[in-house]
Amino acid sequence: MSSERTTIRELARLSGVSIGTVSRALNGYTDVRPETRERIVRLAEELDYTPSASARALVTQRSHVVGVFLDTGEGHPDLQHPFFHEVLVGVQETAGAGGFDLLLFSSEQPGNGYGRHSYLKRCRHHNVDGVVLMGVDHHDEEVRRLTASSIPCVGVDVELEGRETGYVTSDNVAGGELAVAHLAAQGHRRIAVIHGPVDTLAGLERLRGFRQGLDAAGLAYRDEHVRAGDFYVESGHRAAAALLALPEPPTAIVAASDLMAVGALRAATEAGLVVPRDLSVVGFDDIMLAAHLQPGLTTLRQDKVGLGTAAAQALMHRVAGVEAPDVVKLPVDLVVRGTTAPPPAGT
Amino acid sequence: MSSERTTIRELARLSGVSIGTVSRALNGYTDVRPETRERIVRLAEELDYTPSASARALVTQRSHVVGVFLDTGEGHPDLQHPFFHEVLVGVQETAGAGGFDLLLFSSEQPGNGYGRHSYLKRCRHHNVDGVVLMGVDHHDEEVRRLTASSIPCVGVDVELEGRETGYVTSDNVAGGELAVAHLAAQGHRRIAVIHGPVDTLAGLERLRGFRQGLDAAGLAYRDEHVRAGDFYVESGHRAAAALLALPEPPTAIVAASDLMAVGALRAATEAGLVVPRDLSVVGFDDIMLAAHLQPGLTTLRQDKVGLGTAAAQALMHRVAGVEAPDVVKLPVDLVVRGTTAPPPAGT
DNA sequence: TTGTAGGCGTTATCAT
DNA sequence: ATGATAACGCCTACAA
Repeated sequence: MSSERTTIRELARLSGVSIGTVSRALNGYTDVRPETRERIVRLAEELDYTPSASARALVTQRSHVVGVFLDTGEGHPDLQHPFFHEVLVGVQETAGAGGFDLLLFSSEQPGNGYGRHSYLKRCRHHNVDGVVLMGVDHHDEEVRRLTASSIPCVGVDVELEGRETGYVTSDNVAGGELAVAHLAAQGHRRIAVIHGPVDTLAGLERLRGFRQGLDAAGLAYRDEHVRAGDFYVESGHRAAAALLALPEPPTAIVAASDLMAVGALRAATEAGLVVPRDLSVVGFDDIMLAAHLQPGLTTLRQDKVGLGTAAAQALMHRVAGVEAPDVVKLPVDLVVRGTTAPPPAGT
Repeated sequence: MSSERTTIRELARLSGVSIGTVSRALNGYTDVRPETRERIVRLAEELDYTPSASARALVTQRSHVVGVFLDTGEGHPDLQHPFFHEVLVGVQETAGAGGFDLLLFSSEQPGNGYGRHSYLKRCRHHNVDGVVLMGVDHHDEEVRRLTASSIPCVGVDVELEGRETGYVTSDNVAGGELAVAHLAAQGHRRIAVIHGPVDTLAGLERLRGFRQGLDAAGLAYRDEHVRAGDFYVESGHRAAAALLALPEPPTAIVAASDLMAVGALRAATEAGLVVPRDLSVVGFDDIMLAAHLQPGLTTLRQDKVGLGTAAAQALMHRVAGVEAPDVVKLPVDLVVRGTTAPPPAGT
């Protein structure tokens, strides 16, 4: 019964005016007689008319769509990390409120024929008004080509720069410092570090924060107490296991992500240690998991939704041609739960 | 330096042939001289040409885009539930492999002017080739209008029906039975149930499964041992607290979601009970969290990525005009971890 | 094998 | 206040 799709042409025919008038009436132009507009609007409603985004984008050169690239590193299927999900929620909400829908680019098969990772091409293809990038490698040649273009871009936790490009991130350095300071304040002196990939903004900055924290507490930076991970559980487990097997094991571990902290927790249990009695652990992120662990994970909370919101906002500003900051840095909060306590006596 | 955007027209001009020829050459038509095609293709590459999706969609009437609606219930911001994220990963991968990108519709501000929840309108607007629906209410009038249209739809855990519509879900009934059976096998006789919303497919079916499991084990269905939740943590906590305050509290609780199980776990701790010694708990979903709890949560694993994959596949079949099953039901697996054990002696 | 031309649904610029 | 008409970028008969 419902006709398959009402076009503006039909609306024009049915209401006895020209296509141009219908367009103006519907788009709120002032130079159309009230009665005429009234009639047209009503008809449009009756017929459940919706303008075609494609047609409009074609002539307007704006799609009202924001592209999202979400790469989370080798071996970790896209979208898999909970952190990104929460950020996505923020992006989604804010962009949505601004009238933009999200186009989630799959990093797999191009399908339509562009090369494997041609960010720019894909953006151009869909004519997105702007792009949010998460987890991508900012050294990637393809990424540079995108940011070098005139398409507004905003990175989340990735240090992008370019013509119309900026990024948002948490205050990772402060977070790292805070983590160590908290432990030091409890009396820990052998604090080990499991940091993230150093070719990553978050990985690098948190590591820097850890070091500064150590410095500030007057603690030495011992190489054997510093291990690298990849933000995911297994790497944290491996690193912690190695740490705990040391002749002089740490009494506390700071990890650059909650997931790695979870791995460390397991390593501790396997080593027969009780947290926080024998070992303290601090994570980073405050993913949902953290609050529900037993004991709850002490961690540095990032405002994940806030990051998404900020990203979307910055992007929308750029899209609108409004000045936007090149970098937005959100504060992090120390959330003390159950995995931290003073070290065992005699250490 | 890089010209702002190459169009097919420019390609034609530069290669000295007509627009039509360029189009055919690029789209792999056979009736174009090899050398000509060669020349055009090379030029296109050099200039980094990308066809405009809008223009193509306009003439082709196919967008190669799949719409995704993700509503997760009142008070729970979109996208918030981990279950949906994982499903989304599956959809994303599979659709991507098939050459479709995902358009994530924000359920907030329409922005462009369609009403608050006009699914159909928004789909038409963007000309999506198909739609995946998660967490929507299948009684919703707007949903019905969408599924009644000729746009292919697939629901995930929502019982949709319509012209070109189907849905995928887990074998929730079997899962519910399994949960109870596992507990009964361990000797539990007072098994309480925290079920999800009964206006929800998963909520209803799991409840049914629980009942059948009780039946099969020869256990009575005691009203005071059955509570409703909304799949999220807090509701599970409330329900469990009430359950444990009963004069004759259960020795085991089956929850219709892991999140509710987590809430139940907290309630148990608060009641001074030790899991699984004093109380056994079984969840449903096997979200990432489950494996990392202490003790690990016994639960029914849904193949979340598989659901997404199946949804995308069914959708793509429908889009291609190929026959697709109206309902796909994936098996669930009991994953026994640490929250279940025989009941305390003397119960 | 290739060119021509019509049309997809809108917006936008002119006239009128 | 409204009506033509030209784009927008591409695909696809139909002609040549």
